[in-house]
Amino acid sequence: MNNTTYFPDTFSGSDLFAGITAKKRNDILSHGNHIFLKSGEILFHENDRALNCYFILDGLLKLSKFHEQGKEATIHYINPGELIASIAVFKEKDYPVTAKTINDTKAVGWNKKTMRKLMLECPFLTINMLQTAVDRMGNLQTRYLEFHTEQVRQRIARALLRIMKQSSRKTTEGILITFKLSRQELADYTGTTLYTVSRTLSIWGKNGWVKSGREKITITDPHALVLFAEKG
Amino acid sequence: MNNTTYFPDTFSGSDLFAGITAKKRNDILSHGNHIFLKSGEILFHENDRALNCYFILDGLLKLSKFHEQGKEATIHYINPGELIASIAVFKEKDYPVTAKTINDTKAVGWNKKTMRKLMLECPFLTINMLQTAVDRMGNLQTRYLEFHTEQVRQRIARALLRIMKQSSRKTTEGILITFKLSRQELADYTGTTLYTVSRTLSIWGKNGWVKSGREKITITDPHALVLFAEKG
DNA sequence: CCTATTGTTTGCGCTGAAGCAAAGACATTA
DNA sequence: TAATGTCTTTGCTTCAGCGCAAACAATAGG
Repeated sequence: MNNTTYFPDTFSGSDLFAGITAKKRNDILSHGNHIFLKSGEILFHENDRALNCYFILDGLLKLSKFHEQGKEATIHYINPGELIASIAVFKEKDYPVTAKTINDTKAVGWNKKTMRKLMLECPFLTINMLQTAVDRMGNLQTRYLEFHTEQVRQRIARALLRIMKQSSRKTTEGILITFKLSRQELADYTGTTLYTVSRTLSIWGKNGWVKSGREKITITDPHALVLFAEKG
Repeated sequence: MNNTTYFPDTFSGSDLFAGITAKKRNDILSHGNHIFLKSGEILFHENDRALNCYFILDGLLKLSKFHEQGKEATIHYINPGELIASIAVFKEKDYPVTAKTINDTKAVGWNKKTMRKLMLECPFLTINMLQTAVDRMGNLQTRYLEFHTEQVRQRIARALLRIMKQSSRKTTEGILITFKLSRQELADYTGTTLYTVSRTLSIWGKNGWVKSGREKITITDPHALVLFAEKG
């Protein structure tokens, strides 16, 4: 396994194994349990006792929080190469979010005791975990500000661009988002409703900015979208 | 200095010096620079290169982000006993927020090199920094969800209760928030406008839930507020 | 004590976005 | 290929909250 296997383009931009030798890295990985999940399965539930943290080897998952009335807010999409649920290394904590796979996913999980032992043996591991947390916090802070300030359509534009950066592929038509993304999912990510997302994509379709079908979005004019995201 | 000096009731509930001997703690503190700021001063600006992280000994400060149009979103209020800007230990990063004092404040600052050295010497320091980051992330995630889901008044109720937990004092009238908190500040914290905050407090005043004056809020019926925060 | 400054209240009108409903498009399975 | 279920679109209605404006209140400074 080379490094690119672990680490494609991600939000956090941080590398769990930075500054750690290949030998030590393999040692760390060998102390965990390998897990395979089908698309749509739950890795852990919000409010369950946090027993394990996980490193994503392959696939894609979504971290989200639910409100009583059932409304969902997507906190992050997680790519291969990222660690999640580092909260599990602390005492008596619950997962603050639910982790659900969007694609078939391979991961490595460590329990609290093992992970703490590894962290004490390997200071860089802890430092890298801190970096991931700090980076992800920065991302959420930015989106939090946008939520305070910007209109729905602007936030949808930003969301599309972020998701594009994370998981997309060039096609003849434009830039295709490489996972199933429904209007509802996009609404949960941007804090709006599926109706508003639908109307927005409809208009942007007419503008030639995007081309969207059932659970599928292609960005045909990224530049226009960037402009709109920044100026409203 | 005993521990209570560092650590009154805070959001994060985490202790930077947990598991660290008093001797080592003093050693860590002695490697930093002591700083004194008057109320209203800026400790660091958003987007400036992050050179130092800080531990707050005394006072109160506000972390916030600004939008181009000048709109401000308050990310966190920070109490004594908390570490901020741990991002400074990483390479080539900028502060993601602005830190402004709300009261006269004493802090200890460490530069990148010093802090990294201390972190490598003392694994628990890094672990505790991670805990702070994780806890603060949880707080922001919760508020992010609330923002997606709840109405303005409900969010204002939650904000008041959170701030009450953090910085308040019992008086004959009720629970007084112990720092200057204007309608505008509360609006920045909850993502609304000073008009809406004013109207809301006005109604709650008539209900007998709060009693508010210029930059001063007393919660006279916390129970009613909790009920409202949870049910809307 | 007066004045300037800064913060607060409240009436009024406007609008962005929610939410329902109903029809249409697409995908999956038998 | 028909049937079923899921996702999407769009018209219509409603309203929470914004933002202006103007009056009012409290504080600080001379």
